[in-house]
Parts: sequence; structure tokens; C-alpha cells
Amino acid sequence: MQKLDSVLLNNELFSGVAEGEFSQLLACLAPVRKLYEKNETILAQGDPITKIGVLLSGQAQVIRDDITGVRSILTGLAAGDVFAEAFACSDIAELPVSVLAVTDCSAMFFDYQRILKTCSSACSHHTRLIRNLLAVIADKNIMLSAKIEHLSMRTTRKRILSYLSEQASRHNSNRFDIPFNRQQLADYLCVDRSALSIELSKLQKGGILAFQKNHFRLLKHFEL
Amino acid sequence: MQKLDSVLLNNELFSGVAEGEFSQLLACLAPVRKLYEKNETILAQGDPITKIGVLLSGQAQVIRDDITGVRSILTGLAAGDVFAEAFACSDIAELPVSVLAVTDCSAMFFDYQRILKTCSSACSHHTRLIRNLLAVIADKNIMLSAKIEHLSMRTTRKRILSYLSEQASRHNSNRFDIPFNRQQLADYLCVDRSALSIELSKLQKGGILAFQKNHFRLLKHFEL
DNA sequence: AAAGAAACGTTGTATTTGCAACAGAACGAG
DNA sequence: CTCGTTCTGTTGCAAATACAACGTTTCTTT
Repeated sequence: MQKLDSVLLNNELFSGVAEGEFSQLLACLAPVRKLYEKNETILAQGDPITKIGVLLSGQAQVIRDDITGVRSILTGLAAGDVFAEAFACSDIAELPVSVLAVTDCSAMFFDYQRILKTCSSACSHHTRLIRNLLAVIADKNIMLSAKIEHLSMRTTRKRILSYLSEQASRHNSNRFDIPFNRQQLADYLCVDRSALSIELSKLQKGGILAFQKNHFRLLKHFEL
Repeated sequence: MQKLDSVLLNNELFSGVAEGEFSQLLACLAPVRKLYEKNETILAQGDPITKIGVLLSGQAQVIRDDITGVRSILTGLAAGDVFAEAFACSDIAELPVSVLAVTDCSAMFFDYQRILKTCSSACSHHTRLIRNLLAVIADKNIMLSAKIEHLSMRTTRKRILSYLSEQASRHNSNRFDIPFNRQQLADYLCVDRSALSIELSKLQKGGILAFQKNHFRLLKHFEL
């Protein structure tokens, strides 16, 4: 499956690894590939954690079953997404979530211990792999922190300004495009879409920002 | 400074490293120790990132200056706390935050590249160190994800139940103590303290939970 | 070009929250 | 024991939000 290989090769975990050296690295890591049918359980809550997963094809969901039995969806997974990585790297013994196949799926599993132990010989790429793994988790960390910063604001207005201000910083400019449509932005900020629209309008009328579709412009100083 | 050494030795980054092998590891890592006076800048927003910090003594704050100049406090740091680790491990080039000394401080800085490159010789502890670093970041990741799960609930009631339900899972029991008083729990859940008290009372009167001070008991099934 | 779907802004209302202020309980220091 | 402080629950009110419902614009499809 050439296509599946390219999913791995282009994966953030393997960035910087030359195509020619890829098979060597794979041989050293000895990952396991598995196929799942729609609605099948890929990983079950309570399972011992030893491996990091990469979804090669299909779609999946990370879900959590409450102690009272209530189920909630934490994330959706698409091809190329890494999953269970934080749990594998952490010290916790059992998975606190389940991963379910939404469609037919294939996934590759990498043993965490095997990633960590740089083998003496050829696999200098191990170092690169570890660095990538750290980068993946650290990036997620930064994203999560940013989101919490926004969510800790107690009004829709402040959440919007917190988010847009972060985007401005990130783009080093007062003008930037955001990667969300209104509904997605509302979901990200955990507010009602119509409330978001209202507040955006107010901000625009107040001369604090201007926007056309996904393009925003922060106009003047404001208080968070 | 014996005391400062013990701060490091007991630090999560060095867990599993025997006291006798500690000096050897330190020699290999060649950390830099610096002193700061109250109100001094430890790290400045925009600085290039190359090192991971550990606060040895004193108190500090991680803050962020908005693009409009508005300053907000992201976290407080105490002795033993690791800081800037996610930024060092990520690919971003410049610090998006500043670290300021609240009191007189001393901090130790470890070069990220030096941590990553397992030296061939004696330092087998490098592997342990890397594993610890991954665990630190991954644990934080899990904590942040849990908090976001709670904050994404749109009512105080649901936030409380989400939090308590997580705690119950974590303790594997319907009875558990929480590590917060009311004000701290309110701050964590980003709600008003009085609103939190009101909602807790309602939940108790409704027979959904019982509590005395910090001891909670989830009583029956409920809808999130 | 026309029809259908999706995205967006707007309005009105019932709920919920934040905020300020207060009173009792728990706790510690003197 | 008493005073003072902190923690907690409660109340009332102004403000903000969620929710549902609707009209318009924009984009896709046929």
C-alpha cells in the first residue's frame, strides 16, 4: 500500500526522515498494522497503554465513558492523525478513553519503549523521531493552553478578543485570516453561534475590528 | 547549595536518577544557574528559545503581553516548577510569553539540544531524562485536555458534574476528596464562587451528590 | 439560469451568570 | 476564651447567554 506509506512518511512524527532511510527506521520500530471495521473498537477504555497510534485511513473518534455511563465525544480523528500519544508518554497505566472506528479504518501502532531506546547501530533517526514526538506533544500543549486562555474569559466578547488577539500575535499582523467559519469558531470558543455573530457585529460597529468572512482586522486598542 | 540540589534531585525531570549518578548527569548537561532579583525579567517575550528552565527558589509568573499591550498572568511558578519546556520542545522560534520574578529567584537552565543528544558514554540516564521530559509534557497535556472538557460545558452545573465525574473516574470511586476549596474550584472552572455554591447546593438538594467541605460523593446517575 | 443547501446576521425570550453585599461557620492567633 | 480572618452559603438584581426561529446572502449543483 504505497498510499498508506506516504501517510506515514508525511506524518509529523517522521518529518525530517529521508525517504530512503524510512524503511530502515520502520524495520527498527517494528510497528503493527491493524484493520478495523466501521463501529469496531480500536482501543478500549481501561486497556493497558504501550503503543502510540497513527490512523492511516478512515475516520475514528476518541470518546470517554463517564463513571455513570454517559458517553461524550472528545475528538475526531482523520487519516494521518496521531492518537494515544499523550497517554503512552505519561505514567498512567490504563487508557482513560476509547477510540472507535467511525468508518472502516487502518491504523499503525508503534511501541513506545521501542521509540525511546535508541538502538546503537544504524538508527540515528531515532533521535529525530524522539524530537518529533516531543514536538507533537509540546505543540498540542501550546494549543491547549491557548484555548484554555480563551475559554477562561467569561463573556463572548472577551473570548473573541482573546482569540483574535492571539491570532494577531501569531501572524505578527493586525490583519489575518482565521481557519474557522462562524459555526466552527463558535464551537471552538464554546459559545452559541448566533451570540458570536451578535458580538462580532457589535465589535465591528464599535470600530474595534473589521471583518469580511474569515478575514479579520484588529483596529484599535481595547480592553480584554 | 545543598537545598537547591535537592530541589533538582526531587524534580520530576530527574525522577529515577540515583543520587550518586546525579552529579555525573549534571556534568553532562552543563546547566546554567542564574539569580534574579524581584521584578526582574527571567525570560522575555520574543527571546529565542533554547533552554528548559527549572525554578530553584523564589516565585515567578508566566505572563503574556497582548499585541495591544494588555498584560495577562498565565501561571504562577514556585520552587521546583519546570517552565518553558513546551516552547523549547516545540518548533516555534520565539517565546510567546515572558517569565517575571515575583520575589528574588534562582533558576537553572538546561539546553534542549543537550538533553536530546544521548552522549555515547556514561550518560545512560539521558534516556531516563528524555522519558521524564516526555512524561512531564504528556501529563500536562492530559490535565489541559481534562480542563478543556470541563470548560466546554456551558452551564455551571454541567461544569461541576464534568469535573466531579472526572475525579470519580480518577479515584475509581464515587467518594473522593478534591484538592480545591470553593474559591479555587470556582477559579479552576472559571465561574463565580457564589454561583458555584448555589449550584452545589441545588445538586445536593436534588440528591445527585453529597459533600462536606472537600469530600464529595456522587450519588446517582445524572445527565451531563 | 434555477433550485437547493449552507453560511451568516438578526430578533425576541426564557435562563443563567456575574457581581455586590451580607450572615453564619470554621479556624487561628493572641 | 475572644477577637479577627477566612471560608462558605445565600439573596437580589443587572447583564449576558442559550435557544429557537426567521430572512438574506453566498455557494453548489444540476
